[in-house]
Amino acid sequence: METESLSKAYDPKEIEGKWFTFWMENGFFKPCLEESSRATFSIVIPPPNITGSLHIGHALNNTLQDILIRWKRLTGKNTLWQLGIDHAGIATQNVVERQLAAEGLRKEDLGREAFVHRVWKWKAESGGTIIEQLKRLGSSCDWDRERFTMDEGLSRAVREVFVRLYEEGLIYRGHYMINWCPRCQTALSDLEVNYEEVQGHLYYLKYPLCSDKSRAIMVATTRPETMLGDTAVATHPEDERYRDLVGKTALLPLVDREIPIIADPVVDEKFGTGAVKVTPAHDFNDFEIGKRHHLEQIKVIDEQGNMTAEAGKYQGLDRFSCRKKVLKDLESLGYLVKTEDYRHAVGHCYRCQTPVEPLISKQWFLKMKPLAEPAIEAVREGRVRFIPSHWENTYFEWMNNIRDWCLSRQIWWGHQIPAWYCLDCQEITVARQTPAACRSCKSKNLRQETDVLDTWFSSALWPFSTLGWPDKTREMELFYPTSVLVTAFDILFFWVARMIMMGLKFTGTVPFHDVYIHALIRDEHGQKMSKSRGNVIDPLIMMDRYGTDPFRFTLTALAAQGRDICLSEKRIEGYRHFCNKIWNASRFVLMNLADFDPTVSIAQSQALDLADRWILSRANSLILQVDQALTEYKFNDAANAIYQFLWHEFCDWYIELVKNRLTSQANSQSKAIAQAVLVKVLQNTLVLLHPIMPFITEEIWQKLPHQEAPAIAAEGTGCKAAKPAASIMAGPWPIFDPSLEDREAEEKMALIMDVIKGIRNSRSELNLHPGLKVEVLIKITGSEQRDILANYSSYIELLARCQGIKIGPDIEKPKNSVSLVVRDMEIYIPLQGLIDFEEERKKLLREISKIDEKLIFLNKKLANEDFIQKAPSHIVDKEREAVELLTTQKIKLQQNLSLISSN
RNA sequence: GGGCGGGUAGCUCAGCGGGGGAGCAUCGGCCUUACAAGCCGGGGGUCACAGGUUCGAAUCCUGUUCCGCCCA
Repeated sequence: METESLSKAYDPKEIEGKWFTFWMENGFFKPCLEESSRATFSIVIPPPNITGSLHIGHALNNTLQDILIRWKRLTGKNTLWQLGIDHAGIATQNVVERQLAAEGLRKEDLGREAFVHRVWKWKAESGGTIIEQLKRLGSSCDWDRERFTMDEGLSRAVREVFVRLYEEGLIYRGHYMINWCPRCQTALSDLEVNYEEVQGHLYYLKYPLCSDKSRAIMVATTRPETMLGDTAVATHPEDERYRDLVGKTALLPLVDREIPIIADPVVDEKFGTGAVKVTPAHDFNDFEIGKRHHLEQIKVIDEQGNMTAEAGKYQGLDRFSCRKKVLKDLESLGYLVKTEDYRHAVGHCYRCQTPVEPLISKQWFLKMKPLAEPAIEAVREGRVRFIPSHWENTYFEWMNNIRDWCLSRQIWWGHQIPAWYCLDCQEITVARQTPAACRSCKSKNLRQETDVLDTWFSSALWPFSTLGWPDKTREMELFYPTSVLVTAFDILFFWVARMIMMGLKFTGTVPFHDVYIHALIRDEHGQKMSKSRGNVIDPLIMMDRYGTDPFRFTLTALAAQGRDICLSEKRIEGYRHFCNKIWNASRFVLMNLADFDPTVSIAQSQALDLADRWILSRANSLILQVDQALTEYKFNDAANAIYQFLWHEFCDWYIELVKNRLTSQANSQSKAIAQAVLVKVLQNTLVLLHPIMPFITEEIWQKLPHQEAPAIAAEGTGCKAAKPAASIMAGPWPIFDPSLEDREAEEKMALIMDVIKGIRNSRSELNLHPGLKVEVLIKITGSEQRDILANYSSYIELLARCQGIKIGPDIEKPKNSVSLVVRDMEIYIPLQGLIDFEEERKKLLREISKIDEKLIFLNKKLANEDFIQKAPSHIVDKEREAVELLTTQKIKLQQNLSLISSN
């Protein structure tokens, strides 16, 4: 049989790219819509922003999804990985606005229509960067199904949902306090505000009483400029200090407004002086207090963050200059009593980091409670499962305290709210299609709401809108609900919770069964990666430098549940070495297949050598390990199991053990079997590894001889094709077979390996040159073990570098030999003139004392009546056996010691 | 203020009731014909601290402490 060869060294550049094209051209990534019988598996991608480029978080997120989808595809599932991108309202608008600014323009100069047109143009040109980068990563999504949150279908879904929610009364419009970003010029939802600790000040102001100017009430505040809009001072109803003042009025300094002193239970007596100023138009708590006490709302800060006419002489100042001016004036008039340093959390816009301003504004809201309840139930009942499960707590916590969602944004890029105001009767018409006339007065004098929806509104519909909803599509039928959502915890509320709510509301079912929440990636010292810190690891650079496969493997091996990942470039380099190891092992296998006969059967073959049986058993058990690990989303376990097997079992032991058989002319059957086992084990392991490292496994697989026709292959449809292209992607995925477990072979090999390791250890301690072949005598009484070692003495000769092994119960220790104890055997290595007996004596004493320590511990344990009675019997037995073995070993070591002493 | 997660080898982390493992780093020996991006071997840990439960605790419980994150 013709065999192929591999180039001398692993070079990822040569093999990546070409296979991706091959997979694409052959339609391997596509689902099959015609077939109904096959089980399905589907994932919707967390849509990356059009403004984004691939960062390390995307790389991890998509690697894990790709592992799952490739794995399920290999096991024969009809798979769909739905691709798409998000229009990212504010972020995208900011990008294009910055471009305009560079041309000296503002978006108002263009007007809404031209501006939106320009954003679309920008999207067409550079909006898809990240999508191309995902290909580089090897992502096996169906690339022909890319969706966009603003495309026609998804926009239709958005309108449908908006209209239904409005008709049910869940969407409403009203004047409430919202978070406002003075830079982005839009309302934000609660979630879009990041609270950051800042070092600020607590200012103590005194407001004189109207009834008695000699008395005053003192309040503490972090935002003195808002005092211009104060309409009350509040204290706690139980607070003795202020009880007599409640009901009186104070005179607001600088403004000379008479404001009431009231009592409200939300006031914290321990904060500041226990009396707080109340600014109902600029603080969430104060807004609530204001409503309870029917206080006037005086807006002193406008949408630009500047002071309004209500601020009197401060009008036109921005909020921060105004603070300075107000403080100066208060101080000069004696109203500023003291200033303390104070750390407190200030809300910032999550898009531009500008401090947000709480403002009262007319906005569209979605009532969340009725949507949240079934979504809480779904998780409680396990219809949606979080992995790791502790995220459920966070989810419940937020869902139980959910507040209404401010949906409207005062920007231009996004889904314009499908509401029309009648300019004649002021009535609102909400409709799926642009209405011809007002629903109330039939006037044609309509104007559409200019606000757009929060980007996350369309994202919330993603799992079903991408599959064609509200139409009843084949995709919905086959692939909805999706199987799993893979995401990071930072968008648990933004996205995951909202998808569950919307999915339940509009499709009657959960949008996904599992939510796998992976870690955030930090740098090697646990610091968050950020451009300003300069510790960003760029996935594209890593892929260039080390290859995509090592990079993916690194992320996978580090993806332990419930932990952040600290990534260092060193790790990637290390796994690059692993790829090289696989490469060279495969090269070795291919080099030795010159006369390979693919018809040789290794199933149940009596001709199998112990090493063959052992590696086949180990390879079989690896299948189980990988299956289990992936089923439980323990990606790191899967990666490490394969690493361990390939490197430390297949390469370190099996390949070394078959070298003789491959080069020897004597036994052609043994050689043929070794070849067959090498091919079989390598091939199966490559398939197991394929989901994690798709490129190198395909490259090697293609060169290996294989007869098995691909079970599932695809030509344009993902269905079984008439003439399937051969690819590792088509499987089959190896199946764990309990009957292939060969305990006996594993135990025998373990014995042999212990002997080899023991001899190697002694050799190393004696500094013997690896080329030097030593004589070995093994004293062993058990006849079964004796037979094993005798039958496989060639293994020991080969791997422990010795020749002329003598095995028997009556072996005597030769003079001038070192001795070692392995299990219950004694091994002697005669070494005329090479032994330092003093060293040897010390070594034996060291080992005896180690054993003594263990014996003392174990005997104490066994002397304990409680232990004997209460511990499970197999544990007691285990400890007794250990004592027995240790005692035997100790006696042997002592004997050897006395022999040395007599030397 | 409330909640969650974590403190295990020099570093990064597995393990989560039956006397502690991996990768990297380190040290010693090897260019053994797949691989020096390699091979063989070694050293290295009161498993944050203090109590408790248990025959037995890195592992379960309580408290303390430090770090990180989320919510208010």
